[in-house]
Amino acid sequence: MKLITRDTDYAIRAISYIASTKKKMVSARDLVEVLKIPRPFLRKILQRLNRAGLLKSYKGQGGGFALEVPPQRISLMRLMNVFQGPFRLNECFFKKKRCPNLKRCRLKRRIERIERFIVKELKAIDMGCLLK
Amino acid sequence: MKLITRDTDYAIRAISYIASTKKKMVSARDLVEVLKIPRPFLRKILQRLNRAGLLKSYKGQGGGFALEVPPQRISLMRLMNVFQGPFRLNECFFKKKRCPNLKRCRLKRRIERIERFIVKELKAIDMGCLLK
DNA sequence: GACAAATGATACAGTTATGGTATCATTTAG
DNA sequence: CTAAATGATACCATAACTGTATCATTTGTC
Repeated sequence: MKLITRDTDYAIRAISYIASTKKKMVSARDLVEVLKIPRPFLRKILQRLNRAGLLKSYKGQGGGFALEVPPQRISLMRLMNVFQGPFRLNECFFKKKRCPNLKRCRLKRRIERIERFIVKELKAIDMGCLLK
Repeated sequence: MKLITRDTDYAIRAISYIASTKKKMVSARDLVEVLKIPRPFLRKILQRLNRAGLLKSYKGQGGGFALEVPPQRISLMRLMNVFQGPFRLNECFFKKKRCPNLKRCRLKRRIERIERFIVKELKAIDMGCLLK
């Protein structure tokens, strides 16, 4: 089981690099060099980050990407939402209108407790604190 | 993201039923009736539970399955290990010999913290406590 | 012993998510 | 005008999940 998928992982690396560099903007080409990530895949990720409002893109020669939001305001939870959708541990079996039996509700409560902890932790991790 | 896959879920239901019934043993046929689970899939699950030493099987007419271990000693963690393998949140990107950069180690530590919490919780949930 | 009812073993198949590729259009600096 | 960048989109390969199907083996009952 993976908490973080590869695209989220790559996004973390890309944002970390963009946040830490002195350059005004960074092109996909630069990022491929530095991060050793397959180029077309990285491009797709950057585009998603742009659409999500976390990066700002500049087209044309000399273009690239820059942060649209300070790294402190980009939590891991937020990134995961972009690439992995809303976080729910128990969506498949427990979200039905009624539990098939009572025991499972007990289970549901305990899983919700785990979920709350994870979400709290993920919100507390931001791209700023990963840089230090 | 799913914490619990469907076969683990079905296993929970099956064990709960077997633990709560008065019968000495329960056949796959009975369980299909009660739990409304596809028969061949359930059979496969029961066989795995047997191989894992959690159920004991009896072949031949009148045969079926009984608990091999008291329900209090079957934790959710243990069931998940049977059907979903060892639990590791960070296996893909962090288990490499060296982190590609230091920031990620920071991330790794925080994810390990989450993982420890989850494992502790999953071990604390057992089939006995779900029955009450 | 024959038969029916049960499990054991195993191979196959459909669906979805993940992790990419490939292509073409559009924008822009020089 | 051209080269270098992003935007949009369609496609593809693999693995995991969720089953299905089949045949062999065991065992209680007649």
